[in-house]
Parts: sequence; C-alpha cells; structure tokens
Amino acid sequence: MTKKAERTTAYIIETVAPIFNKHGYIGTSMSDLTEATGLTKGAIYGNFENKEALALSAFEHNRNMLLRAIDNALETGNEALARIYALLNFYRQYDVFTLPMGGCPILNVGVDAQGNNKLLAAAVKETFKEIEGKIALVLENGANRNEIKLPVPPLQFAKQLFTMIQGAVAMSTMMQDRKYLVNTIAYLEFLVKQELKK
Amino acid sequence: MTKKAERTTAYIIETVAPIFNKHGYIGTSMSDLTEATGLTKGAIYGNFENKEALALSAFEHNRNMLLRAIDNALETGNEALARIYALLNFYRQYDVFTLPMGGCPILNVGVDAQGNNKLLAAAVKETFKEIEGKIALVLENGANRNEIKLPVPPLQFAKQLFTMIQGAVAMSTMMQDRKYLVNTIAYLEFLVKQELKK
DNA sequence: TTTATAAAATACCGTACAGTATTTGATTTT
DNA sequence: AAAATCAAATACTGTACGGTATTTTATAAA
Repeated sequence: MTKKAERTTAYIIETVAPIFNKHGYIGTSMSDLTEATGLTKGAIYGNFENKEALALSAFEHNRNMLLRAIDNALETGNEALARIYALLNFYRQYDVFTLPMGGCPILNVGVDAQGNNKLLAAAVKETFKEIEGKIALVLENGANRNEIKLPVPPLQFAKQLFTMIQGAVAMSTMMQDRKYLVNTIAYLEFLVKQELKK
Repeated sequence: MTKKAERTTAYIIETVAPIFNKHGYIGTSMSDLTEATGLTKGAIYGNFENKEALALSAFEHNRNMLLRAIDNALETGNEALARIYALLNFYRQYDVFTLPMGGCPILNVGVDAQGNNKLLAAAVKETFKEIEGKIALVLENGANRNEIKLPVPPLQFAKQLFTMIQGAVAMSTMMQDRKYLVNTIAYLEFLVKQELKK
C-alpha cells in the first residue's frame, strides 16, 4: 500500500491542477487551494516546497493527461492516415476533454506564464515540441511504409497541422463556442486527405 | 489645447497598456503602474475609478491600434483578393507589430481574462466578432463584384481563415518562434489563392 | 501497547496589495 | 494678481498574500 504522504501529494495535485489552469499562477492563491483541498497550509507546504513547485506539478499532471490522450489517438489502427484522423477526432471534442481540467492546459499556462513564470513557460514549450514530434513520427513512418505522400518534411507538416488545431482551440476557448473546433477540424480532415492521400 | 487631465489620462493609458498586456490583470499591481508612469496612486485614481476600469481602458487602447491596422490592410488596393493578401502580409509581421504593446492583446487578454474577469473577456469576444465581420465584408463585396468565388458563406470563410491566423499567433507567441507565423501565412496564401481565385 | 516517526493543524511572521481621505501644488478664470 | 478650481502627492487604511516555526495528531514499528 502507498504511504499516506504519497496519497496526499497525489490528492493535492489532482485537486489543485484545474484551479491553477483556470485562474493562472498569480491568480491562484494558497487560500484558494486550502479551501479546495480541505487541507491546511501546513499540509500543503509539507508536501511541496513552495507555490511554484506545486504549480509546476499541477501543470505536469494536466500535461501528462493530454499527452496520454494524444498517444492513445495516434495509436489507433495501424495506418498513418487513420491515426491522423483519430487525432483530429480527439480534438473535435477537445472542449469536453479539457472541461474537467479547466481548459486547455498548454494554451492557458502557455499564455499566462509567458510574462510571469519562466519555468512554466519552458515546460509548455517542451510539451509542444513533444506533441509535434509525436505527430511527425506517425507521418514519417507512414511515408516510409508508402501509406501516404508527404508534400513537405514530416516535422514541418506536423507543425502546420498542429498550429491550425491550436488556433481552433484558442478561438473556441476565447469565444466560448465549440463551432470553431468542429468547423476547423472538418476543414482539416479535408485538407489532410487532399495533401497526404496517395 | 487639451486639458491637463486629458493628457495625463492618455499618458497613463499608453504607458500602462503594454504592462497589463504582458502580465495580465491580476499579475499587474498598482505599484507596477506608479513605477512605470512616474506618477502616484493619487494621480492614477484621480483619472480612473479603479484598477478594473484602467485595465479595460488599456485593453481598448491596444484593441483600437490593432483594429486600425487591420482596417488599413483591408483597404489596400481595390480588389478583394489583394486585400486579403494585405491582411496576411500584416500578420506575417504581427510579432513585430505587437512587440511594443507586449504581445497580441486579444490572445493575452482573452486567455488571461477567461477565468478572472468577465468584463475583459466580453470585450475580447466583441473584438473578435468585429475582426471577423471586417474580413467577411471584404469577401462578400468581392464575391458580389465577381472578383472571387466563395466556396462557403463569407462569414464562415472569414472565421476559418482567422482561426488559422490566430493559431499561428498563439504558437509563435508560446514557442517564441516567428517561423510559426511565417510558415502558416505562406501556406494560407496558397490556400486562399486556391479557394478564392476564379 | 508503548515508543518512535511522520503528517497535518495552528498560529503567526513580514510584506505587498487595492483603495482612500486629506493636503499640497498647479492651473485657469475672473 | 486674487480667487476659485482642478490635478497630483502624501500618508494612511484594512486585508490578503506567501511562507514558516511550532504544536498537535495520526500512523507505523517495536
């Protein structure tokens, strides 16, 4: 059985992650967190060095959930085109997926941390690179197996595809309108087919 | 000649706008603002009711600068396609344009205000609608004058185009890499040509 | 079941926050 | 130039902040 402290640490991270994500690093106060967890500051500071370390752990928690979901989509079927479609399918409902975590973590933290917290900003940057790499790998393998054609290098295609997806995420978030997500994904399905299908 | 107070008000807004844009509403303290302006809190609170009113004025200032630049692009030449290209050209250097204002105001404020400030969030939403409307109008006029073909209704095309542009803005901001802007715009030039040119 | 240890609660720092009532100083207007 | 008005500086609220030293309580080992 896990130790008490480990369970508490995990409980704090899970509880705190959506709050940080919604209100940002500075916008979240320690008393917000004690209130949400039902714990005292003594308990929290016993498990985390300071507010910044806690925020970083919270971001990593959300980030891992996102990466796992992306991995899951990119492992659908055994053909590159199907995997990219699965990714698009995932993002079509991205608003539902991110609701319990308080919105898109990489967008929220990425913009929030830009002018306020270098550590978090760097962690976001790293996450983007990881996602782009995952998509690029699927494309590269697909091209090597002659499943698809590639008009540009795989990483470049991945970057441009993901940029457009992230645009839809940003717009649907700020406009509070999932149509941006749905419509952009629909168009990307068409584009991907046109560009990749042999 | 303008009154003293009017000039001070304008000076405060101009000085304060990039700070709010960079650090967000909660991330900006009144002492940040007194330090930057060289004025005292008495002076600032003499010209603005409270912090929120000041932040709103600051956002409107940035927003107006952006809208003016977009208007300017969309008035280039006297043909729809040329105007859309001019808009894309503007966004290709959007990072340079937004540098003195501390980054893209609608992205920064839009994400920051989402969970923290309803007034600001609503103002951002309104701004997006305005921009989409401006683009849609150019397209509609162009279609009416038989300059371009339109595969979908003008507002829908405008929304999708702008979503992709804003994705490039978001990615280049968070990754601190203008290539996202340059590459996406290049691709959009190709896409626009393919979709709109008769 | 007692003893050692780990975890969480309490109570408290010093500081920085947004906001304000009052005073001083600068403009206008007469 | 004097009087009236307006703008800005000063000095000060009360509160909430992040963080910590210490005490109390719970857990695990003997």
